[in-house]
Amino acid sequence: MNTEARSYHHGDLRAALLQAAQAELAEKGVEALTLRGIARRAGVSHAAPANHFSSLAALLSELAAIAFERLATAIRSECADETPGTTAHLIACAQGYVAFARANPALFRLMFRHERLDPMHARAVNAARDAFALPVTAVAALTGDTDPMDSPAPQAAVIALWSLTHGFAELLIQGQFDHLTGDDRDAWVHATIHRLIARSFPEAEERKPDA
Amino acid sequence: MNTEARSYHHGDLRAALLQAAQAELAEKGVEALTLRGIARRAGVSHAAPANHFSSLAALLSELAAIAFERLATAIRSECADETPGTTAHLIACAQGYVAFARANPALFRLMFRHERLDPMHARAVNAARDAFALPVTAVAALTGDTDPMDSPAPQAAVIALWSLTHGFAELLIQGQFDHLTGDDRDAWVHATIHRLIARSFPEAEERKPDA
DNA sequence: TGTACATCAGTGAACGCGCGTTCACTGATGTAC
DNA sequence: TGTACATCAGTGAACGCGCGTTCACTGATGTAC
Repeated sequence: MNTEARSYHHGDLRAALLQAAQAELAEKGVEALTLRGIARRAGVSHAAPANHFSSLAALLSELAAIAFERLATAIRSECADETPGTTAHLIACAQGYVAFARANPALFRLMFRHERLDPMHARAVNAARDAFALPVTAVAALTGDTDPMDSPAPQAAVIALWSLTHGFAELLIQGQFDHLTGDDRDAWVHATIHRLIARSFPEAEERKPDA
Repeated sequence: MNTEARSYHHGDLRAALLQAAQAELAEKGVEALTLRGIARRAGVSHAAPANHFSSLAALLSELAAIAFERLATAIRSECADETPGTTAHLIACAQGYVAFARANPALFRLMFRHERLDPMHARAVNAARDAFALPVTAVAALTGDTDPMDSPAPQAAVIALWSLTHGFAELLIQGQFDHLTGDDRDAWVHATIHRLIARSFPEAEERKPDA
């Protein structure tokens, strides 16, 4: 990474391993992730990772944590320009979520592959919690509730937003909608998310002049 | 299965292997599925499955096919009592979908784990197609379109129904909502699905007397 | 500035494991006569 | 009904493979004096 001519000591093997893991993931999928493969890709002996990660699960959990942090950043940056409490704001959040999943499908899958992760990994747990707080906040701005999880209807709105967005992202990256997209898949995805959220969360939308 | 005292020839090893695979799946999860493990559970040598399935992927694809057929049956039977074109009908369909996922979480996951399956497996492909046709039919009954996938708005309704239901099922069996359910999880799930679908598909719902 | 030494991080061989696959075999079944 | 024989379905040993883990080692770095 740094000087290309690596000496005996790597310098930042920890970061290099995480990067190698992500590359393996993107190229070969979640199933193919092994410590030896990651070490191989990082150009290091297969025993070296033990100095930085106690297990494959620990390494992948760190990767998942970073992914959740990036997901949260993607959502926040996408909806930064919209006013909280508007349908446009929810749409933007969903666009960020789905854009992340599309850009990093294997990483997105890893984030929910609990059997490959360490459930006690603090950074991953916190990052997931923070990311999942975003739809709650977004719906709170819409309904005016301080905690929309308190009563059934706003809670259903939060679950609807999250389920709809997550389900669409999952099915999309699985290729279930491939036959529906026209030539311009990006545009189709963008327009479809707009329609999905607008039809499920019309209450905050500006009423059209007439039908 | 038949006479308990098995002779050298099994009788119906093919079916026994599928059943053993399902048991392995339910008990140990998708990751743990191996031909040797399935053979072991079926009480047969590890070379025996080769007589019935050309590969692990072929066996799992057959299992996934059966699962898709059962999913379709679950949905159909759940919404058989409701009039197509009503919100109640959509709710019942979603209840069937989610009930299947809850009752068979590992099997449900396998159905979407494409890297473990054979993409050319005819029965699985057909079964998946048939199951996924159900939301299209349900929405068609609602909107009156013969093919709701033809134009954007009804298409969005189909995608919304499927994404919402699928996303909720996924997140639910992952345990993401565990902290929200009260003592009676079944009741919570049932009521939540009702709310989710009713708030996303209110157009066909009988208008309440007053707010 | 130079030397001794502790510590750290990576190496490479070795371990045991479970996997899928192959193969000669063998027990059971069904069919021809 | 009885015998010969082909076919089928399961056995068990063997193969090579990649995995995670361990361990004695060694090269590089940093610190004490």
